[in-house]
Amino acid sequence: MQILVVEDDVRLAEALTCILQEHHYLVDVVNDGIQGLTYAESNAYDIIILDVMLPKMNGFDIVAALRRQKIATPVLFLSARDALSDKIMGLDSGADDYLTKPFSPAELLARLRALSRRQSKLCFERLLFADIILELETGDLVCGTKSIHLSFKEFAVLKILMNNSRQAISKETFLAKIWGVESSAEDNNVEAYISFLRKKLGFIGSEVQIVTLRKIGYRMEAHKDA
Amino acid sequence: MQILVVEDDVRLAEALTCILQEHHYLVDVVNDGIQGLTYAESNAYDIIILDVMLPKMNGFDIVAALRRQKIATPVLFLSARDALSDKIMGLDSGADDYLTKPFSPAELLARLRALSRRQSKLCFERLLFADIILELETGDLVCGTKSIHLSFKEFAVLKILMNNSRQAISKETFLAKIWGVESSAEDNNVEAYISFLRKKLGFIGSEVQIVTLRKIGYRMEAHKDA
DNA sequence: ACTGGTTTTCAGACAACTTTCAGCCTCGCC
DNA sequence: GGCGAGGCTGAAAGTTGTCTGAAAACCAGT
Repeated sequence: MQILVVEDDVRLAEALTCILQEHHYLVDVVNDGIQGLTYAESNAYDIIILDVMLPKMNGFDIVAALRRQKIATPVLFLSARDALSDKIMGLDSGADDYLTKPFSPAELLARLRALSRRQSKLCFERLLFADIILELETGDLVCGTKSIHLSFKEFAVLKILMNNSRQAISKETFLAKIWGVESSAEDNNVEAYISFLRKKLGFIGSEVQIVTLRKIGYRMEAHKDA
Repeated sequence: MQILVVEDDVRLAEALTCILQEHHYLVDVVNDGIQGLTYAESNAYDIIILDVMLPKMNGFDIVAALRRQKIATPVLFLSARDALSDKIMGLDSGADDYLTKPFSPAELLARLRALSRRQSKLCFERLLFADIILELETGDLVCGTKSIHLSFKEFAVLKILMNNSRQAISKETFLAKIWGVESSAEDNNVEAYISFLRKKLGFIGSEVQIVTLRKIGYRMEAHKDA
């Protein structure tokens, strides 16, 4: 679970990092708004924790910019300002939650859990799409009576596809979410895994297809007929 | 936007209904936990506002029961209890937000907007003109039941036409916006793509025509007749 | 060090897209 | 009607993006 923290108060940023890492989140921290936006635009994070008052670019504008680019990463605002109008502006700018400083770590963690739960569609043990089942525990891909094991990366790719089954996902998104922002992996890595997955989908006889949208990305579709 | 309110304090329930209706939500109110669960199980609501302390069945148990049935309707808890442990328990039982009484109607409304926004993130963007739809996400051109994929450049040309459907667009404008100012592309490139587009518009049986304005440019028009 | 599964890398084949060109058509003007 | 500039379009050639098999590199467990 990748979290981006954008917070200019270095003391607080460190404390947050510490708390989050203790709870097994992977944390990236940046200290100003422009960097925050740049990192967030990689679309590699599951949640963004955003201070409202930031150097260079404020939190509201960051969220607005992300949403304009259709990056839907859940955002939790942190703010010293308790004023009602700030809360409302924060939530209406596209954030998902708003917590005022000082806050209790326990509440922050609970709210993060609530946000991440919503992402994973509340089905902890398996994902469904058309005639296939992805077992999240074992990493097995099942269709009817047939089933086949997926490697870790295959699993990660298919999970992203199934969690966003109506949308096109770009190679850059896969790279950011699976290989990491800093990685040197190239488009062909994603292509290779798409190819592996198509072969396995064929092997278990599923009607599901991963369609290519040239220069855009990939999307899952169910093709009923043979 | 359908909201279910489960609240045993009749005075508060009425006030809530009133506020929500003023903001054009459709509201159903019930006064105890069992009824709340029954109504929620219909899966007909976009959001559920749930008091924690309820007769017959408490809020935590209602959410847990819903989630067990894979009903993912967002839940906002209302509670008189400000205690941290209650908030955490509420959020971890599967709720999406937690507000303590007394609360400000404005904040409640903002939090409802945040919850409902997240639901409808599937609103793909599209451009409309006469009987055609241009899917911005996938680059598909749709008319009635027929649809056809556009290449990147075809898409770019049509998008400019549809964004300025009343004006004439010059070839120079297309060249500058699509091929770039420095490019060596010539007028014939634009002509070629206009030709491709006309063929595809014909193929999907649209009434839309791209008309030529000699020495000026192109413009879209809808010609009702066959 | 060996093994088996996983991941990365590479190159050739392939398909889709783009450009180019030539011949034809159309319009407005003389 | 004849002419020329501007516009259209089919076909071919050129370019780019994607797919996939095979090999190499990697890695954990034995």
